[in-house]
Amino acid sequence: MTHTHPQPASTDIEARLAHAENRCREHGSRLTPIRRQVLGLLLKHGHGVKAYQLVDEMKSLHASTTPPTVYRALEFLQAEGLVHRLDMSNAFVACSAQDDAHGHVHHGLLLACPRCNAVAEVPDEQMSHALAAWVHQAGYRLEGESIEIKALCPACQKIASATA
Amino acid sequence: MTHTHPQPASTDIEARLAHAENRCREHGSRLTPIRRQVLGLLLKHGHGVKAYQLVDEMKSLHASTTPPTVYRALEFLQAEGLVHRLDMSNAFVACSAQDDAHGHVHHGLLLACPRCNAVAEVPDEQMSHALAAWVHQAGYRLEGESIEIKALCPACQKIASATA
DNA sequence: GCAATTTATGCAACACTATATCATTGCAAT
DNA sequence: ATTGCAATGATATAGTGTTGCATAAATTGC
Repeated sequence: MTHTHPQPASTDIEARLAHAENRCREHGSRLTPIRRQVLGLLLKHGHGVKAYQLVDEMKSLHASTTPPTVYRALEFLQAEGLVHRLDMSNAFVACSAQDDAHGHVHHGLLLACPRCNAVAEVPDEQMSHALAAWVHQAGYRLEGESIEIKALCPACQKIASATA
Repeated sequence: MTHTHPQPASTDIEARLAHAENRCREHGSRLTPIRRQVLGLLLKHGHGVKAYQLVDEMKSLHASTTPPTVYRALEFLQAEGLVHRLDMSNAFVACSAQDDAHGHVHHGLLLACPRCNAVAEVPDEQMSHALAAWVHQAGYRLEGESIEIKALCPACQKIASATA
């Protein structure tokens, strides 16, 4: 058997989908079947997945799926703060931290593994604030809801050192 | 006239190209004409530039330029630590900090503006080390030579607030 | 209800980003 | 000269993301 990463139980997924649906309603938007299915796939995977893989998987659930179908759903889910885009690998991942539905942006820190696309969303107000202050100090102004840090996850470190 | 960003004087560019050439020689590699021209274009722009724009510009200097020509040069320049790839915008930028030719990796912090592709490479051992320690603490291991932080540069902040 | 409006989806074509593959050239070291 | 190697030339193709417009579904206002 090939190495796998943990996947959430399907009951958890259902709970989180329901939570997402409520959240959208509160925002005056709709978690339509397509959007829900895309989010469901991302939750099932539990790590970063490429758009065209989602297209393929969606075709099973929804025969008429084409790239725009998926990209539009992803755009919506990102706007709702339910999904992150991983710039380093052109992948998408479901937000792990179910954000408190406040309007203000968080600038959380994302540890993203370039090898397996695992993503750890580590909540650390201390570090986040320090970094935000540092950016501001430099005359820049943080943009986007999170900062993506490229780093090998524990599992991939083991594999890398075994291979080396 | 449209808004512009500062460009380094061509004398500076020549000096930095010469510096880059020495550095390559020390590493046992060669800064060939093509590689030198690509680096020169990046230095001239002074901010992130897309690969296909470089292809177009290179065609003027070197008629037989095709995408692989440029991507190979960029790959080399990245390996030499002379160029960064900006994941957030699929762009490439010349390293501003002429790195001390040590072997060890730096994990510097890059402030990259998503609007104009300006990049500030802010050297701050304090912050870099704090972040590196934090990543290690989380069980991850930094990968890549820098951390890319998406943030509006001062100029684009003004434009954004004027537009708003 | 029902029309009007907005929002979401279907579908085709296209644009942009990057890599694979194989042939060729130039130069250096047997 | 021949082999070995690094770099380049050239073509094709893979991978990623968008635009535009037509249709359908949901929401709003009456």
